[in-house]
Amino acid sequence: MRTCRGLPVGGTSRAAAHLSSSRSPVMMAASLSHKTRAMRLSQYPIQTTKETPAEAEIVSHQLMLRAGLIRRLSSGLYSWLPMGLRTLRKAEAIIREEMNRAGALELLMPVVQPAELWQESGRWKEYGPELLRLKDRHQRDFVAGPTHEEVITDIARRELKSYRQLPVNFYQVQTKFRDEIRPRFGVMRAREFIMKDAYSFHADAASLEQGYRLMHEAYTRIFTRMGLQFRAVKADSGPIGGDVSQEFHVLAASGEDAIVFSDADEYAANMEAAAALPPREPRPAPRESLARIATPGAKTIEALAGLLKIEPSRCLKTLLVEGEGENEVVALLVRGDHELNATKAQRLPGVASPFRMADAERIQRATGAQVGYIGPLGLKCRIYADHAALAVADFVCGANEKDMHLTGVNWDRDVQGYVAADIRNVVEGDPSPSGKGALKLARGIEVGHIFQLGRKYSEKMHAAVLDESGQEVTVHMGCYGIGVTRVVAAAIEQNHDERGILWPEPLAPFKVVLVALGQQKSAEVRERAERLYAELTGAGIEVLFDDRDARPGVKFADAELLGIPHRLVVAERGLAAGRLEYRHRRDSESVEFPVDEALAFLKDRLGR
RNA sequence: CGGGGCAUGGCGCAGUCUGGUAGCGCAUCUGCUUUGGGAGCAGAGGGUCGGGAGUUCGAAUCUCCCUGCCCCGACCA
Repeated sequence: MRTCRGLPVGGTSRAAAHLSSSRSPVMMAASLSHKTRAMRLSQYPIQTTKETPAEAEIVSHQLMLRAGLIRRLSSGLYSWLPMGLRTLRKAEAIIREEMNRAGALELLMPVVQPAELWQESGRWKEYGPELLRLKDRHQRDFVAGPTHEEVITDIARRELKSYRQLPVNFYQVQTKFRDEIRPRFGVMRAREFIMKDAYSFHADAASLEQGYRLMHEAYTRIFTRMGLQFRAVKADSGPIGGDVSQEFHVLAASGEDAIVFSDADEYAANMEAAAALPPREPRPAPRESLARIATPGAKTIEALAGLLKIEPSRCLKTLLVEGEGENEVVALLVRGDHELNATKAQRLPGVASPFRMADAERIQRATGAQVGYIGPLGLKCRIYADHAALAVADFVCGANEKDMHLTGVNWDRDVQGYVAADIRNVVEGDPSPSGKGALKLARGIEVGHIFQLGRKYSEKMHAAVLDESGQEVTVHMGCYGIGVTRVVAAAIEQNHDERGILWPEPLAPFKVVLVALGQQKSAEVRERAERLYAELTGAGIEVLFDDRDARPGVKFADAELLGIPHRLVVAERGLAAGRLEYRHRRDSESVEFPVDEALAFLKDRLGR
């Protein structure tokens, strides 16, 4: 008996058998809880709220708090209450099934990792304050893992010796910690979160590509099964050339990321990676002559265009960024109505990495002017001009003197020594880089990212196997992440109405909510509801039984807030006519059907 | 990191300017009534007013320090 807490299997099942003879609903619920198939709301201690907590900004965060799925412990740290955890587990289960189906092997790595591994990979220095560093009692350095490339590569170099063991894909579902500058939106951008991360190892690049494609397919199945509208988009490949990377975005207006896609084919990319094609039409011939004009106070394109009564697209913005050398700057020119794309700019020769705008002092030194009046004429630094900017004739730009601009400026005639480059964000309507159709913009929530890492970590950490000829070859790696906690929030962001959550059925904490109305008064309602609860539960259906002594309005409102897909109502009114009432969460009308057909009726509707 | 704001019962807030010993709604508990869309009445419990120091006869309120949280910004020319 003294070990009863350590006997989860034998202990509980015997207890359950004993308890099942009891009539106590508490004990019933307890005996069922380890199967998590059913739950009585009268035994569920968490409450929903009518009022929206002040801290929540976006819909998913508000609804998750109101429905009692999560509670905030501290900035960026959340507890998952039972109802929320059920959904989280649903998401995990789907991910596990599809990862396993794709041949990946689950393992589990520590959250806390020794600093040595991170020093070895170089990321101890590269990673900024986002990396939470810890010391143990011996003053040894550790990190709270924001990701697990180092640990998995360490495992790989110890366990993998032969090409015959490849390819292999290890994955885990594990808590990560990233000390975000600004956690927000609840679990959408939390500091601690759950991620499924997978890492594949290959003998050569061709095998890596194949493994990558396999993961692409698995991710597509995962998000499809979750009932989400999503898109895989090309992502920025970063400073490591040749590597391939794609992000999976759940489409939602509140998404933090801009994604673009062609309206005519499969092309899709995030804003950083979307290429802007050079305009087809050649630049018109110069018609105006160069002139200096006074433009007092016109420090912005908007003000300048307004003052001169011209389109912003006739003005060119000159942006100064820090160069690689000491005190060097680089000038970047984009059309007045376009935005600079920092990711693209950072890749240009001569531009400092990480990318930084030049400060006022450097600008003064390089141009003799201040922000708002900078132009390319007479600059003694590298000049990059965006393709679209190069297509403008007779443009307006800063004169490198306060309150002065130049008009009638023309490339080659007035400005030389520039290099053409793609350095702007695409805009809606730009031609697709795929050559087909025009680009459209949308907002997305990044829930997955797949990446062909190549040999970045395996080289530094010496993960190698022997090939057929006995030669040592450095392994190729891929890595593949899914933000599990974020997926749950994203699902709500995409599926809700003014009354609450509209769970896609595969993620719903329960499939069916059984609402008993007036059971305190009516023995018939009470008995019928109990029988239905037992019948549906026995048939393996996940049922949330609202057996509370509450008014109908309260029960309906909670059922809708919680977003349970199927609602069954047992009430005196219907029973008198031998009928039950059914409504799907997405329907606006209820339908009635004979009492005895409940199971068949529901089975027909489940999973539709 | 810079700027702004907030901190009063579980949640949402008022009270702070003008100092006098804490209040409203929701939630919770009890009783009665009510029961198809977040009930009504009557009663009850619950707050070191974020923490510390100070000013004062007296501080939620004024002053200073600290802490926590929220929002905005960090691609602007």
